[in-house]
Amino acid sequence: MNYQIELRHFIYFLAVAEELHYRKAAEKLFISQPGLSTQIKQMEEILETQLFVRDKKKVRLTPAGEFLKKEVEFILNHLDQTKKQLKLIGQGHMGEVRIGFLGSAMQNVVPDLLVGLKEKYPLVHTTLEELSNRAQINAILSDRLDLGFVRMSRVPKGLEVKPVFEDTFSLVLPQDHPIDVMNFKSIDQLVHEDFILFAQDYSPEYYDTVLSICEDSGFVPKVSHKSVHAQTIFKLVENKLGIAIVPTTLQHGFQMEVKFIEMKQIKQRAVLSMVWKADNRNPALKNCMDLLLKL
Amino acid sequence: MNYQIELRHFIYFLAVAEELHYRKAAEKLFISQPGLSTQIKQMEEILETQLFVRDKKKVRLTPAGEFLKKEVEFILNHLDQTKKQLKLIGQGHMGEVRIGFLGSAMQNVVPDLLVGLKEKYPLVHTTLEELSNRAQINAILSDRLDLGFVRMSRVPKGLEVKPVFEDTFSLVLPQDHPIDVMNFKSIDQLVHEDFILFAQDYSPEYYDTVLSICEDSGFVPKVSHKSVHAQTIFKLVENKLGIAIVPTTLQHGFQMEVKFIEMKQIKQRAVLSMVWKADNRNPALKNCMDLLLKL
DNA sequence: ATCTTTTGATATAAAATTAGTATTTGCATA
DNA sequence: TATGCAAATACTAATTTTATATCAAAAGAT
Repeated sequence: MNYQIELRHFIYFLAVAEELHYRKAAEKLFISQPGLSTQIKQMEEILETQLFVRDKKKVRLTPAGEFLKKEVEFILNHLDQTKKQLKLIGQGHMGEVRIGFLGSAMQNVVPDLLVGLKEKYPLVHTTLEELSNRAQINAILSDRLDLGFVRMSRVPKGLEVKPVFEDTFSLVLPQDHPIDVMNFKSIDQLVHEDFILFAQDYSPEYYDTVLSICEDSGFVPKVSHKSVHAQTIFKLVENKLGIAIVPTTLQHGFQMEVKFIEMKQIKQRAVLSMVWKADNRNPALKNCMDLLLKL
Repeated sequence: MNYQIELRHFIYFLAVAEELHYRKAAEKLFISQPGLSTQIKQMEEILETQLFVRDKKKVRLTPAGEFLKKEVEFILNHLDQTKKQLKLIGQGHMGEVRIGFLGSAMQNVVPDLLVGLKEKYPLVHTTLEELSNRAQINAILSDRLDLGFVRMSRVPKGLEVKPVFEDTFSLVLPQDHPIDVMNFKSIDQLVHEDFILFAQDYSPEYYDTVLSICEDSGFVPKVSHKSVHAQTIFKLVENKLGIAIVPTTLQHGFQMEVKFIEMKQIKQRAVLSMVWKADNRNPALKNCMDLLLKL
């Protein structure tokens, strides 16, 4: 009496609307003709609207039937599309990965990841946001970010962390500074220089590491400026307001009148790590991380 | 084993997705909880995609589930609409157009449209709803409205917008205010008055425009009250709590002890636009718009 | 820690619904 | 009038959904 319309009705209806012939439509659907008849009749009762006119050996659509045919085609089409997309999302081949990163990760790791993702999973969307270490951790904890690239080794409970790139440190000096690659021996040649570093609260571990580099040479650096942008730091060095110590890969990607001296001999390394939430359920993230570990 | 998805699955799924609680969802659906469990499980098997995560007493949607929820909402909504229209067509009506409007559109454009529709398409049914700009946009995006009358020029992707009426602005003053049509020169005669405006989030563009009118005369108005009803604004003016600037056509249709001074000389205009979804499938909407463009 | 309550899952039985077979009705036409 | 074809109807069989009873796991209370 009081049934509901189901997708089955639509599929049957569409077959009849296309064939305009019950027996042929039934054959196409691999069901019996009487079964089809009753289903269409039931459908008309549920919708309280006549869909077909059967007179004089001919089956035709009513105006309402014509309208419904167009709608049903649209709905079934849309549904098909949805089912396909749904499966892709479930397998992580489609969807969105929200990535945060430190500016200094933009030189190699992050671009490589993005290129690899685009190639292997062209339907996975990425959003990028440059954030401090702390801001990334907070965003991941509160599910506003799926993956972060940070310079820190200890992270809050519930998060996981894994190093993805290790970099040496380089001295950054003005172009005409007396020290160069040839005569540089040890960092204590620069005891009396002003140092320009990334701000402590932007990347605490970086800051501590640089301090420990100096400490190993027996001095405490005089830090005159701090910034959160590599661009700014290089600009200050260029204008002889001090010297800097930064991860070596930062020497690419900036056009500046400064020289880099890589300090391979010191033991400290600038470690870039990826961080994510242990219980993140985004299937696209898993693929993303698998890819990263192969790079 | 090899079943088909049916609409029933969608309805059940939506209930669980909304409640995130099987028992409550089952109650809402008037079925038993075990029945619901098995149906959802079957659905996940058919779609070969996990839709919910059930861990530690909590039911949550997977990303695929989130996606499906949005799609299902759209599909069921669309279906509902289709069923209604189908019935109207079956009864010899041509369909239904659901119209939203700002209160200030009720003075000319909307009534004209309705009269014209009744005359030319007597079988087209209309429903009317007074809503804010934002509420109209949301309703159109989610297919709860076919056509909106708003005061905004930029709309989200997927919507189309077209100006239908341009109106000058008028000052609204208490009946016994010293300024009148004869001695009014420029709005800066009213620098020291309190202004009563439509609320910013009811119609952001109106608000900005009024501010720009004042700015052109070199002052920032002191806004003492905000309202979403013209009625309220006029009442406040009548009681000398301030003055207002509104689209000129609002002077008709209200019985108030206030006077209007039309400011023809200022360049700003209150533009009323119609908005609709680019891919709206309602056949009656097309007729409706054709008519509008002739008014 | 133990007991109670709450939540979702499973097994099995029952109810409801769909689909099939046999048959009838209606209409055109030879 | 007889024949052929298409759709509808009656009835039965098969399938599928839903409910009852019950369980296991986890959270909360005492």
